[in-house]
Amino acid sequence: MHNINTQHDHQHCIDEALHSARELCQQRQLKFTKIREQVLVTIWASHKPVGAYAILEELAKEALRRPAPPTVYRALDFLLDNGLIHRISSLNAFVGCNEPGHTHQGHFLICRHCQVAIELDTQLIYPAISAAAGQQSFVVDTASLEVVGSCAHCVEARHHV
Amino acid sequence: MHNINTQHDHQHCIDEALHSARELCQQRQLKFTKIREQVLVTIWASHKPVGAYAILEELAKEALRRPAPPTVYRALDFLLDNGLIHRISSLNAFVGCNEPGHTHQGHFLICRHCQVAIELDTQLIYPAISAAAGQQSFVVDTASLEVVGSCAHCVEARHHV
DNA sequence: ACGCTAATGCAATATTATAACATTATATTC
DNA sequence: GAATATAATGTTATAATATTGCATTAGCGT
Repeated sequence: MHNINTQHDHQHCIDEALHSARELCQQRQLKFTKIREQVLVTIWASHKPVGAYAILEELAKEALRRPAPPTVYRALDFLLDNGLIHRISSLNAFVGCNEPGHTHQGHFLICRHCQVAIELDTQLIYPAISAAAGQQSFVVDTASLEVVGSCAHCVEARHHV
Repeated sequence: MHNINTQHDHQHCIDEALHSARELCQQRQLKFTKIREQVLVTIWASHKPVGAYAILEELAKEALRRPAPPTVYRALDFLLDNGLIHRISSLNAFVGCNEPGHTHQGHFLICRHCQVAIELDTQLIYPAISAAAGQQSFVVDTASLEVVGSCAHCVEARHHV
């Protein structure tokens, strides 16, 4: 995975996310409507989790009439249901999914300084989760991990303060 | 760890939680006030995460005048700060901590059927988290894991439906 | 065009959480 | 014990997040 904090071609992230979304919707015979696209693009504007009402503000800029909250929440539900975004519940915010379609798993490192959320490869943590659940005969549906701390970039920057 | 779903002496859980809390507060020269105790007891009434407003309802029963939300939230903040409870952010709810004082880590298996939250020994998962964070040179402050699924008890029960 | 379904619009409201300031209780010092 | 400082709680209002219920519109197959 590339390091989000260093320079990267973010337009590429956005393009890829849009492409994946369109492809996934076509495969599943779902409609990638304008609102859903706008919401996804807004979320992918950065690697920082975005709140529903912040998304609403963005939609308001582009629409003639200001949309109501359900408009945003319905689009978010659609994107969540199809594994195109993740909800970071400790922040009440949403962030793009790196591997769309693989719903119900989201493991993130969240920087408390720059707010960037780095998605981890599920395989790094899931075996441990699965083993721990297995010990309790617990059947896992979804597992979300939210690690808060300082990303490499911000740690480095703070050394030079 | 005992299995919460089977019969267990829950009064023992409550007593132990209260005892630990008093001890910890004494050690740290903190005040374990009546409100804080009431909130902790309400949370420990079960192993199910409880919402702030549900706690408020409980306090209302015992008080002459109905307390306002900040009363509850301040007590919750105190208990969180001192590692006596955990916040389950995916549920906006609070649950007792098995090992008070070790703040900032909460790894839970949450049953979608009976709502019981089983706290995992941090050592089961933390090494994997630490390794994954290390790969990204990310410095971890807190790590919360919320696994949703079916506990052994409910899986068993459902086989007999 | 007709009827069906999914998507969106819209108004109201529910739920969760905090800000700001007043008051009371507790502890400490003199 | 009175004076003072600090922490805790009371109180009012409001912010922030999310949902319900119903009306309307858009797209699709016939």
